[in-house]
Amino acid sequence: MKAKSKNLDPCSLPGHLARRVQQLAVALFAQEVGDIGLTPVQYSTLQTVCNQPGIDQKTLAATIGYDTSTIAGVIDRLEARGLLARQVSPADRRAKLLTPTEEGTRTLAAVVPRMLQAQERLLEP
Amino acid sequence: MKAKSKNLDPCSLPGHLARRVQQLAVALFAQEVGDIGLTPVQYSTLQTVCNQPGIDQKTLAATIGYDTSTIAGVIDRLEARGLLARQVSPADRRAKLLTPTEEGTRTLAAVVPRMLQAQERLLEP
DNA sequence: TCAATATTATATGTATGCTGACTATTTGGC
DNA sequence: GCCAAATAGTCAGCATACATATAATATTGA
Repeated sequence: MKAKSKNLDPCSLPGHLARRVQQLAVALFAQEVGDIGLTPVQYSTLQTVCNQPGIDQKTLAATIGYDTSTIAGVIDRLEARGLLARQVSPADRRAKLLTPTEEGTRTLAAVVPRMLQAQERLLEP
Repeated sequence: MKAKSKNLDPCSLPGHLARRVQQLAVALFAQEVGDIGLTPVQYSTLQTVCNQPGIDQKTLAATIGYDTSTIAGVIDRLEARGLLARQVSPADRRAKLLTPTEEGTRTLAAVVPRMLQAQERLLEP
């Protein structure tokens, strides 16, 4: 009887399939964008900061669907590479406002066409 | 002009959507199965070892779609909890064969209905 | 046979991702 | 104005994930 083992095979379950799709998406992104050295999350972060300069970390995290704790590390690395800048908000000294640097804007412009290419390839099959 | 910013909005791109689906799947799994303390990857691993006792780590990793380096840590934790056992293969002393313990089999049986519940909830919307 | 090559698992380093605790700051009620 | 509650960011801890390097063992070819 094959039916039982089919039900319990992780590979046939939606949760597992979701993970594999995500895995493929990350791999394609890395293939297209990897040599610039931006990960998918770093791209989403940089793109959002460029779209909304002066956004705070909490709003940014909510926008792209991460928690603030994860985004803090992402921003650390982008800031260390000089792609964006943190600045304490004058209105609320707890909050930090994010703005892209020139280098950040240039990098994003270079990444966009490759990212779109990765998205196309993801949808091909 | 809204069109340009829409194209570049991470939230509308398939790669981002794939990540959000995966994020939801993990969260639902944690809700249903979390109190037993098994993660999705640990479940896939335990299920596969129970289905194919004596499987080696390389084959296991390939079966569920991880690299051997990641799976090593997962097995470390399952072994530490006494849910499965590692054993050097007599045929190839490089390889380690995996077998579930009784506790592992019991735990898997307890998790399966909850896991199926999580899968149902993922497909609801 | 024995040296070159390949393979299995592990170790290391980087980057996510989440939960929960903690600090600094702001705000609301009094 | 003052204090309790809420909020923004950080930090610590755990668990993925992957690339690369390494060690132990197997296999192959001369």
